Amino acid sequence: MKEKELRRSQAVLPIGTVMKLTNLSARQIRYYEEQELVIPARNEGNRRMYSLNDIDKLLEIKDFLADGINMAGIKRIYEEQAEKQAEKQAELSKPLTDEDVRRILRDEFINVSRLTKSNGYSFRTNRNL
Amino acid sequence: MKEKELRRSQAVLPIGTVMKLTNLSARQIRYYEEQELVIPARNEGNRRMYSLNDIDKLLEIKDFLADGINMAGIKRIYEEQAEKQAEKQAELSKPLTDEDVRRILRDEFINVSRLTKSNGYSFRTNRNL
DNA sequence: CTATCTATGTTATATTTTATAACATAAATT
DNA sequence: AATTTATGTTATAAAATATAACATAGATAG
Repeated sequence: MKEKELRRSQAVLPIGTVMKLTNLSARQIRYYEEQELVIPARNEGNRRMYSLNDIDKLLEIKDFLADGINMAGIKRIYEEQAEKQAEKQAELSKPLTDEDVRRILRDEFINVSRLTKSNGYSFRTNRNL
Repeated sequence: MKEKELRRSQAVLPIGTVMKLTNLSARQIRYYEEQELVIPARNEGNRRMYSLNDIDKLLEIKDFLADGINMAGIKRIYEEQAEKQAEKQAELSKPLTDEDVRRILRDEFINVSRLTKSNGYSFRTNRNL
């Protein structure tokens, strides 16, 4: 899914297109940017360029507003989302626990023993790996 | 997949974006249009608006040209493709053969008999459907 | 109830992007 | 050698966008 994500995050749409796709006014779109909710890329000429992900987020904001949630509320929602994302990310890049290490080593040895099952080599053979 | 097709054929990209995504010059893109290879939509202000499908086609044209095929050759390729598409379409909208009708009717009756299997109703029950 | 704030509209001005069209040209074709 | 093809370049006009300021209905606070 890496490539799809890339496509979805490519800033290729000018604000006029975004207005049509979202039915938001330029004023609204720029205001949400001012509120730091959707910050588009800029091209060489300083024109805002939006990605499909930006479109999704704008539509989401529109829904939140229609539900009576105000800017402050929407900001909070995204802050919390960002936190959760950060946690998940931290989890992924956290160093291995001793438990993890033991499990992984055990699995390693299982594989090795499979490879060396009937060739007469013992586990000691793998000290150099 | 209907929705995906729709998205891919939505004309949302201005020529500047297309230039970047394809590495073609505006001159080239417009020339291929003049040659009736890729005819973009126009917005209210007469600006060309391209779809993802248009991008694909432009990249394809670029490849053909790199392979030494000239405009005439490329046009021919697309004409043939269009023919094949038309045939396929014709096949789909062709009226049913007698054979088709018999098969469909048989299947209908199988379903009906399933529904009425153990409720004492005979086939005649379904005359009103 | 009045004052303030929020979210958005409107207008003006400057800059960027695009459209069209004409002229130019290297490379391929005739 | 003349013509055609595919593309570059330049000029001009129109459209889209950026920024910023002023305006305001409705919500919120004092």
